[in-house]
Amino acid sequence: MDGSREKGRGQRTIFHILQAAVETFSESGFDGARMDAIARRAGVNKATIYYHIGDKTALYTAAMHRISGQTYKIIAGKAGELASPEERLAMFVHTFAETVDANPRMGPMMLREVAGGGQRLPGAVIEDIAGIVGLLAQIIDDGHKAGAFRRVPPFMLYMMIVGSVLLYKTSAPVRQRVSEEYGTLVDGQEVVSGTVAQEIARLILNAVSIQPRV
Amino acid sequence: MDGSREKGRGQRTIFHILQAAVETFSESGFDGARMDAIARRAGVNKATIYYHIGDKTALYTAAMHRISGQTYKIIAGKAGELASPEERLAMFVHTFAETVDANPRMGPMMLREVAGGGQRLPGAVIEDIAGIVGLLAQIIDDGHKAGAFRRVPPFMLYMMIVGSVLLYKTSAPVRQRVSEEYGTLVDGQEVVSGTVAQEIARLILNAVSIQPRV
Amino acid sequence: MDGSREKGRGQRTIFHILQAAVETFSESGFDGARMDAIARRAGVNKATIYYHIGDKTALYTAAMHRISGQTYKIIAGKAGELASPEERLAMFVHTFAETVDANPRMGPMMLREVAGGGQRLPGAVIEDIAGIVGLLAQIIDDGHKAGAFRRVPPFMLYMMIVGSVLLYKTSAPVRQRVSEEYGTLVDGQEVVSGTVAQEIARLILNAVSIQPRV
Amino acid sequence: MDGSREKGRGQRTIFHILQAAVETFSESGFDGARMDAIARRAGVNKATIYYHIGDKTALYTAAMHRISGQTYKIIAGKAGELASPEERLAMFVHTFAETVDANPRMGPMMLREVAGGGQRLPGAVIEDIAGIVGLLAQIIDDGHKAGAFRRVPPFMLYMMIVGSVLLYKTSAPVRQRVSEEYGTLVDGQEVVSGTVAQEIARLILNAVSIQPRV
DNA sequence: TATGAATGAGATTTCATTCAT
DNA sequence: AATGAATGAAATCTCATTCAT
Repeated sequence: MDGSREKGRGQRTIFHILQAAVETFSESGFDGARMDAIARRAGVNKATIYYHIGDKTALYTAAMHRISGQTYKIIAGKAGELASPEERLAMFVHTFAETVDANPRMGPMMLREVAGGGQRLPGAVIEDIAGIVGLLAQIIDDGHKAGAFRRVPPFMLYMMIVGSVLLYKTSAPVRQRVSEEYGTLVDGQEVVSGTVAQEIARLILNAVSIQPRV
Repeated sequence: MDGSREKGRGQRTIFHILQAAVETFSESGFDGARMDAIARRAGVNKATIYYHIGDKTALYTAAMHRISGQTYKIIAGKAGELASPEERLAMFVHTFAETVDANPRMGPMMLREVAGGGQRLPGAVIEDIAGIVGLLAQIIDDGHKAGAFRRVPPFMLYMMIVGSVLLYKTSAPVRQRVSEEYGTLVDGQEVVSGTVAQEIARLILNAVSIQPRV
Repeated sequence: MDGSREKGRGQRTIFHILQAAVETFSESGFDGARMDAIARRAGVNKATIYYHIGDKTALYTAAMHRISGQTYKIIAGKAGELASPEERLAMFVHTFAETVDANPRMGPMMLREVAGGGQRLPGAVIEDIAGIVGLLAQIIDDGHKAGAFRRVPPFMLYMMIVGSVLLYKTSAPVRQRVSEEYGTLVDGQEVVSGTVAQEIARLILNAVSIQPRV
Repeated sequence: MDGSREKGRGQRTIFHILQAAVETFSESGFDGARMDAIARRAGVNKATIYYHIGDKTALYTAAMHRISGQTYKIIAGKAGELASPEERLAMFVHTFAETVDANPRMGPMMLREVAGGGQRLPGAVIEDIAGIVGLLAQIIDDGHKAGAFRRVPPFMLYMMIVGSVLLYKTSAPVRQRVSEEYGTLVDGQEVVSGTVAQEIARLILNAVSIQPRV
């Protein structure tokens, strides 16, 4: 009727749907997620999802891309700011950890994708990942040329960083259950939330450096 | 009458079912796995699964436990053999990597569990994991007392090892797709399968050591 | 836009489903009834039942309540019309018999519920029954105060009425089979349908009265 | 092995099976009963039922007949003992009530059969019922000739008796739930267990008699 | 006489998707 | 742009029955 104020109604609906999709897929995986649940979470009718976005696969693709795209943009944005490879590597870990912090849905989605052999990874997401690994490869390469870093396969290092960060962040509930069984032995000096990134960055730097800073 | 040949008919059936379950859950996750597919793979009627084991959840539990139990036994079996903490830590990584090699189903199952917050992890599996982390904690502790290792939260180190190994092994298909996009830059010196464990062990030792051996 | 003709599409569907459910549960009992059969009878897809009503138990509850509610309303509607307790008691029996006539599904459903100890009786149905027994108790009480009726436990009387009516109406097929074995002896003067209610009302009045009218 | 002491092993097994069948069918009806449950209750393997008795229908037939046969024998046994029709009618009600007391499984089974139109009633059971109704018809007939009873359709009277007794005995749980809703009004003078038969006998005699004894 | 194991057929329930409005 | 209603296909689970021993 009026229309003028309804200008971006569709856009807002799509936004809500994608948000709900990211949350639901992250919690339950592709097969575990129910279109019903996503619709309810988004506050729209199920048919609306099909109207705006398409079937379940299309929705999944859109949700994944939203996340990987955000991550790539953030990391790439901070990449060029610093000079020394050491600083850039540490920054890489920190930024990645912050991204995961800001987007807690990312971890589970990525882990599931890896577990599934990436069958469902859409091309756009692959490009984002390739971009991120490329940044890391550049850092390592520069560090090697400067005599600071050993030659380390960048993808392996990426997996080490991603694995450490994602698993540590995501595994909080598991860790809690394990602690209940083994008590202090396991987590004698519980890592304080917030310094996790520092701890991991230190380990990674140590792992890679020729003359570690201890 | 004699029965000797029929001694373990049921046992053998159960074995086949669990095997099929491990494979299928590993490939498709809990929600993606179909009881039908598991039954076909095991060469039994669907109802036979329910007769011997129970519903889907019970089957999942049994399958998970079979894997985590095997892993724990293998790692614990090799734990006490060596003296120096460095050697024991390297051995830990190697053994873990070998286990993953021998049991390619383990990675995906664990990653999915972590992604799901371990909701479905049965207590028995938690115990196995706690056992493994306990072994690692002991190694770190000994190393620290001997002045060789820094104090590192054992669970974080465990996640770093597991993340590196699992992700690297599991992500082969993803890596391949990434390589196709970005070429040599990403994986200039492709890690030869088999030395992956060595590479990771070196990185981990470096990361942890006060005086790294380079 | 107009919607007037579609106003009650869902309502009409629900009506058909409940109708089919009443018939099927009445014929076959809860366990004997098939959701498939109910759906076919209602002319809808099985999933539509789940969409509108819920699972088998919910459907059973809804079907039971529809019947007990109707019965209560009819009997309560006629309760206050007459003055003398005798007339009211006779009317009670007649009305009940008419209800059973009009609703031939009621008998079997109630008998099965009683046979099952009422395990599945939903609270709403219990309330309807309690309402009916309450009306009867009032009649007996009034009759007793007027010196016309003996003190009779109302629930027992209710069971006598219900038992007579339901069993007699419902047992037609059994009776037929019995007659074929024993011939005229058993049902020498076969009760003409339609006067059954009168006959039962007379018996009940006789049973309760201090000065029976013969 | 020995065999001599094992003489009646099969008989005892059959006995247990039938017992379990009667209980289970009575509680759950034909469709609700599970062969599994019956076997467990009887303490035998499911296949043993098939070996000794046959399929579910055969088992049901055997269980029903066991009950109806017992009832007929008891009632017939006491039928000829007394002279006056009034005494014989009262005795009929008492004996029937006692039988139901002694065999609490009978009520539900009969009610369900009636509800189901007797589809599953085996011929042998029909004969037992016909025999019982025949006895009652004889009593009424004698009473009528003696000027004591009105002419009452015997099958209707049978239904009244059966209905009253069965429903009242069987409906205990339902009654309890109703009482909880309506309190004292409904069951102000709760019929003391044990005098139920007396109360019903009195009502029935009253109903049938020309000169009731009050 | 009795049983553990196995199964085919079928029951209930779920879910992604479409249709009419 | 959005939805309530409906559904086909398929998934999980059950159960009476049989077979080999």
